[in-house]
Amino acid sequence: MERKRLDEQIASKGVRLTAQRRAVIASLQEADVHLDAATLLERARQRNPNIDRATVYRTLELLKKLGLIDELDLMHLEGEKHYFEAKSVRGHFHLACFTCGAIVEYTSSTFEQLKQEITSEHGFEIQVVRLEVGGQCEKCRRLPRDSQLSESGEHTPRAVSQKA
Amino acid sequence: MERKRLDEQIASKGVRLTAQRRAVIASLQEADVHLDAATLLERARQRNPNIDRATVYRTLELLKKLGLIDELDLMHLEGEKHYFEAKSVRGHFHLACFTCGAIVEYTSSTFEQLKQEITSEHGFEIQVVRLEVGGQCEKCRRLPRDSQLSESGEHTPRAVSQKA
DNA sequence: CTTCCTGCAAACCTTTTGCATGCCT
DNA sequence: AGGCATGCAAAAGGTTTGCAGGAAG
Repeated sequence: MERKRLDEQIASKGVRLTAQRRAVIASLQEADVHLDAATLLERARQRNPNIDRATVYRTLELLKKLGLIDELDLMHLEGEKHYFEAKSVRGHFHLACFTCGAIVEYTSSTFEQLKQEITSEHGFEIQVVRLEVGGQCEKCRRLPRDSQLSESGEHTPRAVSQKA
Repeated sequence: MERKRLDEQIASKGVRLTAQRRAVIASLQEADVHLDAATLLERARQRNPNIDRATVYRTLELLKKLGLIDELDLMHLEGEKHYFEAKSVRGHFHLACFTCGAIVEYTSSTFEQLKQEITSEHGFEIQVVRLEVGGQCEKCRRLPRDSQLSESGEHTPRAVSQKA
């Protein structure tokens, strides 16, 4: 999923950043997956070891205020923490598999159409959309129960019970 | 939005309930708006004064496990708490106005179509869908900034800043 | 000189859990 | 007896805030 360059976007708004915030933002930008605040802190510290939790949260707050990132729950698959990603050029949403923990990104013109409808038929000005789907992915549906879990380390099926 | 009768659904599953749980469930069922756990506790206590927080959470957990309620974030308009509602017969989602705090329920055949697509094109078995839209409602868009806030007590615009 | 940023620690809020007790079958 | 439900209090987990010191304009 192609995402917007955060640093450029910020620069174009005339906002100046400190070294710490740049480290946080760069870590977020280059992440291949959706990061939660704790992981983001960890990665930012690889660039700038004395960054504090608070700075991460304050930077995320700034990015939210500028409308440059999305905040996700990912169906609370692993608790109440939030995940962040740079806004993508095209809208997309996430399918979360309760069995294997996989998160799949999904784009659909029907989704775009739905947003269109909300705007035009309801007069609602959309600023943020969060669509998250939980269930069982194709792979897990076809396989005997639990055979997914040990196959790959990239997914962490923390909670099989649905939280929403 | 027409919602399923929780007590009937539960009975039909052969689950027996205690008086406390019935009080919680009845309070949830009759609520006109989406309740968070604290408010639900408050209302349940009007029926049965010595109900504890833990009982409310444990009852909600049961209802989730039975697939009878939906858990919402409502765009974190008022913090991290969750809101609950009996599942409705037809799928619906919520438009949250960051300005006046109004929550509008929305149904759309395009939404149904989108779910259809996810299932058929992606082989994903949907168990839970959460679609939440944040922005500015028609009324607020037309009015000068902030003139909504004092007009009505039914909406509580705790956070104008978007959290997602 | 003023403003904003920072780390640190403490506070906050919602949700979860351990435990001893009690109810119901 | 056995199993589940309950209240209470404490813990957990993520996020926010007060504060004093610093850097930058």
